[in-house]
Amino acid sequence: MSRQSNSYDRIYEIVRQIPKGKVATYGQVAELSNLAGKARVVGYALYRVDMKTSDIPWQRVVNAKGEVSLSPLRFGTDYLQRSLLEGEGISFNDAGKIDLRKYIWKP
DNA sequence: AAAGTGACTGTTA
DNA sequence: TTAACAGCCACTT
Repeated sequence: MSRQSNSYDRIYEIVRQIPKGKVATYGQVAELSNLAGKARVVGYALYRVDMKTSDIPWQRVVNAKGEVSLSPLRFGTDYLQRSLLEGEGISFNDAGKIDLRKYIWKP
């Protein structure tokens, strides 16, 4: 039955709404989830999600620098996330970052 | 129950 | 421009 707080379900719902070819920052997702200023909680929520089994596009959530963030524990999936995003039309620059001004999701 | 940990962010230097 | 610090909340041990 109960697994986590309702806030987490709200986060997942928001992330699922991110359209293909766009990305959102943790802070942005937090705001839309009624968790303004608690970007860390969003990161935790996504950390709890399975990358393979979940239907949540966790790869579309990036940090404020426009770079993909990964947990050291999940190390090894970096190439996967980048590949997925590139497959959606998002390009990375030399520094391995993406142009947030261009790809940021504006609900 | 207290302390530690973590997919973050904004400010300061 | 990047680097370092503190603040923030929830989950784990």
